[in-house]
Amino acid sequence: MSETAERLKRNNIRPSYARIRIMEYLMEHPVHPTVEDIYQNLVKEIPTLSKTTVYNTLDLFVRHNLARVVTIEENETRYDADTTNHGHFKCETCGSVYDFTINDDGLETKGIGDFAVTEKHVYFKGICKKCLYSKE
Amino acid sequence: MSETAERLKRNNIRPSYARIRIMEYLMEHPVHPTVEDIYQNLVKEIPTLSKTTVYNTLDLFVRHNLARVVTIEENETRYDADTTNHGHFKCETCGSVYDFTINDDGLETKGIGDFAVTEKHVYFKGICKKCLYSKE
DNA sequence: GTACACATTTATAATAAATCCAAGATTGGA
DNA sequence: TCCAATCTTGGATTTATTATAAATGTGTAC
Repeated sequence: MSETAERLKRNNIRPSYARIRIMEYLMEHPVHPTVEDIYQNLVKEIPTLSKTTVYNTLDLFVRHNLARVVTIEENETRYDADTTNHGHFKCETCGSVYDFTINDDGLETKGIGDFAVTEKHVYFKGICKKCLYSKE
Repeated sequence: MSETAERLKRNNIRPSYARIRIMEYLMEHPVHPTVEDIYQNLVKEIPTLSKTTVYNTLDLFVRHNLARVVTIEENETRYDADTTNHGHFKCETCGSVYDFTINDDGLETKGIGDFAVTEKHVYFKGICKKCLYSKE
């Protein structure tokens, strides 16, 4: 059994072929793909794949903490197999989304003192190095 | 001329009635309303208002830095007239979105050293005080 | 191995947000 | 007042997501 299959099993997810391939796709393409991206690429090798399955499977992964939703002011939901706490940077010129590591120990927050925080999301926008140097 | 109208003018936006009322609504309702919220409430007093106008106007405000898009893993875009740097906390129990002040001086970021950052967004999810104490 | 119960996947249709577009209304300046 | 530019409108489209019900696949007891 593949490593991915084992991993799904350990997380109480039956390792169907679609689920294995979707998880592998997520891990092999850490560019925060959309449902459409995943569907278009996997349907080539799984012609019967339906988009609903991609939606269901990604929701399942998120519920089991094997993936995260990445939202950066876009109407299309993106997914990320990296569930550790990290930030995202979106280049407004080329559209790429980069990961960056964050250490939020020093982040002061006032106003939500007694709130129970379960998820922290940080995203920046701007222009990436590549686009900065290739400007005109 | 109203204060809001002056403000729009200063930002090179022609202060039409729709624009003034949308900006006022945003400022009077700092709960990060959606386009639907704004439209449903303003159409009562401006019966001819169209949703497209709300979309156009909000886009205009964002481009002129008079409003910001707030995205917290929802399919509906929310808007905020507060353009200063602050965080958002979404309670997963009651759905409310709270503002909180952040001081990101202490936020370490590795991996985007030479990137030009124009916007920083921080949002947390969890359970707010009110819901925590009213639990069962 | 077969049969059965249950889980998964599929296709289609429904819903809802956002965008497009062309026509009509409004505005500011000559 | 008139004109040109800008703004607004309403309806039609596009696109993402969800719901539903039928079909298919899978694991287990026999």
